[in-house]
Amino acid sequence: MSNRNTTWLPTTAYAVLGLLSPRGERTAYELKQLADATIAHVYWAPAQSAIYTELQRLEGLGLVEHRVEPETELRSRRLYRITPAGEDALRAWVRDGRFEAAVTKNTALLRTLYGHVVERHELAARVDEHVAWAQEQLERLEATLASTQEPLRRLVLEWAIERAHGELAASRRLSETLRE
Amino acid sequence: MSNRNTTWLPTTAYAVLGLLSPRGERTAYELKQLADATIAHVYWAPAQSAIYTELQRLEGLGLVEHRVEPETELRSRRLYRITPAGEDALRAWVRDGRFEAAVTKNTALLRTLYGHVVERHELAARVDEHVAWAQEQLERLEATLASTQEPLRRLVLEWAIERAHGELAASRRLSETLRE
DNA sequence: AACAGCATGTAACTTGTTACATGATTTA
DNA sequence: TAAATCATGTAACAAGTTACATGCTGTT
Repeated sequence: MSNRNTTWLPTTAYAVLGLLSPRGERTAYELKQLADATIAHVYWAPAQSAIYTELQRLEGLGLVEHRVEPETELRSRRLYRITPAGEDALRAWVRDGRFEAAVTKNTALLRTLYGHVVERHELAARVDEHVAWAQEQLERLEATLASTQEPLRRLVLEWAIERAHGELAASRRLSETLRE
Repeated sequence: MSNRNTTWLPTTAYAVLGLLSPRGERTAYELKQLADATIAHVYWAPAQSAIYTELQRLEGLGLVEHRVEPETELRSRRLYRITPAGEDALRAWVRDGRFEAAVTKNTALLRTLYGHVVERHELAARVDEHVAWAQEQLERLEATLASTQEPLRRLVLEWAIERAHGELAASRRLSETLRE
């Protein structure tokens, strides 16, 4: 809040801006799909409405722009694209943007932390639920990797897959321990 | 939003409630320290003001209560404790509370995703910054584990330590790959 | 003809943060 | 005696969600 100049934006703004950085035009709807497939694994999955809001802010700052296609009144869609100023802003953020501590929200572990209020097997069931979810995530990540060429994107996906394997193993072990 | 009955509360409310579940009295200030040492590693580190707000809500619902000590006007502090209703609510949440997908916010990886806008070594420097932070976290976790007796809490900390090791290794490898 | 997916957007609301304000107690 | 820590709390704001409203396009 101390930094009110135009160069400061919340991380979410850069997350959305970056989705537009591989040159090309995309609709807000497409950006939501893209976000779910990429940034959701390393940062957060913004709601559709959040993406609309973010695009408006970015456009107000001249970091993105859009054209309407087709020009006819009915059935028109907005195609967004990053501007040179937007590329500069993204570069500045990647290079010098402020560091943020990593955050992990895992309700299975939060429940385990407070698990003394229930029977062990009930707790284990909740952990299993997380395991099933993580397994699914892993499959989605592998499918995404298979269809990704861009080298940095692949590195990130590989990192996420490795982490997913580790978390899966640790969660399975936790579940077993709880059932002993 | 569809579920407006008294049994529904956001996860953060249960996170704070659970901090009071090992019987005993704690001030809001103490809860903040506790939160930073425990739930911060698996869920989120609420701001001090968030804890005050949460306690008020929980007290309004009869899930926690407090007494003021000492009774003198000057220098008084509020000692909170969980009520039987609070224990029931916590148990119900651990047992049946709705499942939430896990979220990880890692800006080093988000930067990597968009790293094509800078030189590889600049990106690697940002990853190193994350590595240093993760290393520090790991040390804090190990210190916390050493002073923790409660079995479930230990299981969670061990899980978090294992994950931290994995993430550290993956991040170091990423940094090296970026410098090749 | 029905349904899933594509597409845009607003309004009301909840959640959570930062900054501010205050003051006592303990330790160096 | 100065600084760090303990302790409480409010106000203004930012951020993000859910629910709602609308309608086209392509597939079955």
